[in-house]
Amino acid sequence: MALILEDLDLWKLDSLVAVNRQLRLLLRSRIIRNDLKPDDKISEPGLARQYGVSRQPVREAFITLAHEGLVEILPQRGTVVCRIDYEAVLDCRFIREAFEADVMGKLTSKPNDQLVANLRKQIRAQKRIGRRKPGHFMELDEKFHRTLADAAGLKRAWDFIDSTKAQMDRVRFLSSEEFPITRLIDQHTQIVDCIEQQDSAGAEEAVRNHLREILQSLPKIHALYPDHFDHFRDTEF
Amino acid sequence: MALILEDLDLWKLDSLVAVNRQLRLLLRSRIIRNDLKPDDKISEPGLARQYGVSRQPVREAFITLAHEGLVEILPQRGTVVCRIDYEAVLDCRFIREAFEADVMGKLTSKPNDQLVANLRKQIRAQKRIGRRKPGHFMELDEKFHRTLADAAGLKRAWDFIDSTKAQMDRVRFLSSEEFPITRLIDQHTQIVDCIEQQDSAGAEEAVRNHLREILQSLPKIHALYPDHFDHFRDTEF
DNA sequence: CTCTAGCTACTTGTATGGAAGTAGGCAAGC
DNA sequence: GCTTGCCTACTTCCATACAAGTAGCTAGAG
Repeated sequence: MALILEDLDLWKLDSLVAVNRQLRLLLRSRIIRNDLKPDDKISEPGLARQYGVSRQPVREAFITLAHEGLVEILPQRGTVVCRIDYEAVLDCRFIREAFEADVMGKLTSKPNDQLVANLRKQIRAQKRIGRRKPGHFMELDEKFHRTLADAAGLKRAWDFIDSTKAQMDRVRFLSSEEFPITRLIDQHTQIVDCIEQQDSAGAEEAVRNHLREILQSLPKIHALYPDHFDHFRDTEF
Repeated sequence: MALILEDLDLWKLDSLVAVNRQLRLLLRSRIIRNDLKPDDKISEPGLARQYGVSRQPVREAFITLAHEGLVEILPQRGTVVCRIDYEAVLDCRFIREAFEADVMGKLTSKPNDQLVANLRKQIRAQKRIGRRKPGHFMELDEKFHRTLADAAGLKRAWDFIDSTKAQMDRVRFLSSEEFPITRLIDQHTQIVDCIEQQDSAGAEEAVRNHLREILQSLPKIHALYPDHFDHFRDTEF
């Protein structure tokens, strides 16, 4: 997620920072937050007028977003916001599960009291804030998992995972109201317990179960927003 | 790897395809194949003149390459070819190991004679061609692993993995002469054997061992080409 | 009414000019 | 000798103009 801007309406361009970069972050946030919806047509001159800049930076933002699979550029025809790639979401989740399972193996190989304390503190914050603002839980969850990767000395690895998560983040935003927050927090607790006890197998199973939650909500979201997805593949496990 | 162009010198621009895209692939190949070396300065007008196009497409290619971590754009200062990110290589390898280990779990859950036959055929080709042209073994190896992911129904997942492999591919190109090809092929055989026998644990261990080979060669490559790398982190496992 | 040809209004792709900023050389002043 | 200030040559960044291709509408022919 890294950078999902908030208060999109209030956002104004800062002349000190490259417009190119600002537009890239802004448009990505608008797509993930479902402000720009699938199949919406967006054009370089259109957005250029809207933000009072030239076509050039807008175009460069489009190219980057196309590379991330968020928009599709059809030469001489236009640019549209991509539908959520159902298969990509599943595959991305698969990679995450495999990765984080192995992360558990590294974290349980030696004790790390400081990490455990940090994680428990985060969980308390999740319980406190998660109830009131479900939208903010997503950020806290993100931070929790990033902390795990960092502690394993895999900071760069998480950046890679992060860059492929755009599609999954769109789903998570759509389903932010549906989050079984209480259960997710319990799973976080379970993970930390296993880490503390250096229970490798337990931690791995816990994190796998945790990351399979989205498999429960994904079909529901698909049913609620069928037009937001492209294909539907019913075989996974 | 997807698209690493060959015969870079013979490459001429095709007016039918977007110059933007052609330059992106061309420059990426030149970097991975060590034609453009780390710390080389490249500039928009320079390459524009070299290829007889305007600065615009060159610039767009730069932006994409920067996003892949192959070049670094320093505003108003210039653009340089990045050194190989040692930590990124290690982390990328870690993700690959985790991913492919889980792929083994899926592949051994049910028999797949067709897949096994396909893989054995590929291994025969590896033995045949690998000896003569070590450079080509890289492509065959790539194909082998892609086949595994495809068979597990994780085509998109491999695309993600692939997009993060640029740094690792640079290492592999530098070390293509050093490849212990015979051992790698033996490991391929071992993997296929385990898949055929639906030996989940065995397949997982085999593929993990296989993907840890680069940990052996990486320090050697670093010693041979110290200027090609940036940082050196000596703690991994 | 149906179909087709052409025109118009869009789109993205490329080229080019200028704005802003940086690095380095070089000379004047201390 | 050392520092300071300017000046030049470079870079990336943004704006604008033009080229080329596409979709859709409209008018005319059958």
